Amino acid sequence: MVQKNITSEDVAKLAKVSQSAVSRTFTPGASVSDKTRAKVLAAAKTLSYRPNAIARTLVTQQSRVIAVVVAHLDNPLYLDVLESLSKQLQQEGFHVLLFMTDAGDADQILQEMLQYQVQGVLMASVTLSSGLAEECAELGIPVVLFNRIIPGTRASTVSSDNFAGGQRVGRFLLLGGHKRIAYIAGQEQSSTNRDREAGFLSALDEQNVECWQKEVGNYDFEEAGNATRRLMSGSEVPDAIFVASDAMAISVIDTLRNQYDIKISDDISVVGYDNIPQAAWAAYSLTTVEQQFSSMIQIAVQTLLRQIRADQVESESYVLPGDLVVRNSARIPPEL
Amino acid sequence: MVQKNITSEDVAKLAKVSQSAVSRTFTPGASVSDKTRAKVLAAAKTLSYRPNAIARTLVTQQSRVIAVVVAHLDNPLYLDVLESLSKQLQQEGFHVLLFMTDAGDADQILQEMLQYQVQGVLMASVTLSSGLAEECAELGIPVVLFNRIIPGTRASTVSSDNFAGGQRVGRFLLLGGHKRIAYIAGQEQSSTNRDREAGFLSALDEQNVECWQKEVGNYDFEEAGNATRRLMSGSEVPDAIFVASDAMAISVIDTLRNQYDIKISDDISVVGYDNIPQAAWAAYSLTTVEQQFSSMIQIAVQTLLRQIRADQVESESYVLPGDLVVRNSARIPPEL
DNA sequence: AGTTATTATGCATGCGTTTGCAAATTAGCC
DNA sequence: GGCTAATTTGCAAACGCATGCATAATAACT
Repeated sequence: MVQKNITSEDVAKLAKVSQSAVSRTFTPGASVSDKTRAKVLAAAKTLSYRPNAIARTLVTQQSRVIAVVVAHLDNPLYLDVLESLSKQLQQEGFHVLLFMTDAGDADQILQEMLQYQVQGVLMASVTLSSGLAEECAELGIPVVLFNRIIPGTRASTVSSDNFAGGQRVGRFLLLGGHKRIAYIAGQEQSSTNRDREAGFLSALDEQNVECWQKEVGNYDFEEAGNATRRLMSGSEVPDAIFVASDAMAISVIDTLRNQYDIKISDDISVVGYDNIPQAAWAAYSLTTVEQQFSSMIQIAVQTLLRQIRADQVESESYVLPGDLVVRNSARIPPEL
Repeated sequence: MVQKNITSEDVAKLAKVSQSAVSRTFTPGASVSDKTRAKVLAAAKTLSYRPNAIARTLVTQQSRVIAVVVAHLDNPLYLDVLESLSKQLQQEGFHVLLFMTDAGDADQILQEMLQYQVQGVLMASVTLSSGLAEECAELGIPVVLFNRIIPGTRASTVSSDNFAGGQRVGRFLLLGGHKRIAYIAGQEQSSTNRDREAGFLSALDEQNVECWQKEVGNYDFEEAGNATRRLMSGSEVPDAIFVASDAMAISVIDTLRNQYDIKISDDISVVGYDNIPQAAWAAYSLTTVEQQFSSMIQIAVQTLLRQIRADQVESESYVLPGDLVVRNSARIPPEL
């Protein structure tokens, strides 16, 4: 019932040429006369022949496939990241083998990807063991990490300057005259969170201010609400909260408004991180730090493709600044 | 500099066995003695050998790859869809080749996928020509569509009952006593929009009510705001708006509140569609229709895998009901 | 120990391409 | 037309693996 695969041989037979001729017509830049090319294309059309990319990969050693690994939990913007990524790669004739994970079990996943002879790896919010990173380098497979770092390997990194971003928020809140500045963390072990927190604390430290209270929200909507309630449970409450992601910040604002009848920015200032689309929604008007995702993606793709084409992997590192987007969820310092 | 690929032959040589023995140790269920298997595994480990899935595919004709095509524009929930999809397929030993597109140029993309010998195709919010759908069937490649239908082919479909959903919204708004009910459409040519609209209109028709005004928002945040302004530009304004997606509905609410000082549900009722996470946010509390995405995905994956395993493609069709989630963005009929 | 039934192993072929090489064709030139 | 140079073409050998078949080794019984 299912038709047998039609191969270049079949086309060759119909077109009365050699199999090589068929192969050459489908290989850009190969040497074929217009006459035979026409014959081949005609035959291919009537048989609805499609070259077998698997067989081609086997001989050329070029799968034209890039593995992409993303952990969802971190950021709702990753759909846009994926979209931009896949479109750019498609444009360059590459394809995306997608893996999603929520844990750090990236190593096992990577083993699977490598079996498919991927030519490059792009990981967003996922880390892999430095051993495997180095193994990829040995194999000539470039690895680019999005917002993560693997020190001591040839894996490349594209990230936003989370430290500077956190610092900027800290200074902004201090300038706004806040006295009890709290922090709601994302996943504590993630490098994004660590850097944002470190930058934030360093800014406070410049003015000899201490973080008033810290809670953990794990980049989760629900948990951020719980963290907020913990912040509000004492006799004193914060007058500003830096939240490690916009998604959590929105949860914080909802909680403050509905359960504590707080006026955002009048009573308590809230600053987020990421500048997701919802941050601009009128109901939130969230002051936040913008990550230049689209630039980051472009750089990531370019880096990957450059290394693939040059056939040499090396550690490149790009850190993009994150601008503070000032809206109305946090008191605006008078001097601005 | 780059090490040569290590093959089963290399492992065989080191383990002092035949290449077949190596192949068999990595083929579940093949006949190998424990002794040789141990030798092979040891050798494989020291060489850090990984079977070449490409070569395997070439001979077994089983790529264990599923192509997934999604159009982003339709729904922000597709990140969850992708996640669930990829995890389920991974669990079954399949992998996802991802393609993202925004247009209906799925046909060309499909050509590329087929070159990679994918064993199944899953499309979300994308249609492909019935000709190609039939060609896939000829090739023994099952195609499952998510929220789309290709009539007259062997492509399968998993969708939510958009007609019934729209109908439910229409009845709900009528029961609420609304007199001027407007509709903001998604992409007019999309089957989701068509069905939602048709169901909605049929409900109004039951009571001999006509849709007060219709505007098009193309599933876009910005355009939905514009559509809202058009609805509000006349001497009379609507007292209820059915919006074809939650993302647009949120834009509508923002616009009504900030530009027209409308009290949602007191002055104008708004009902959305999808039940995205933000719909539950306190600031919106959006009444909407829930699509059972997780069930839909599960069914889609099961359908695909079943057909692949049975090695026969046929047209299956699953329509899941969508429940109305009543929140506070629309007046609640007294009798409820 | 001898015989048969069972399990392991190796050999060799094929999967559908690309590509170096040599032969054959065509074009270019006097 | 004759000769050389350039272009086309076909042949055949990989690419790395799975697998049918024949043979070898082992196990199971008398």
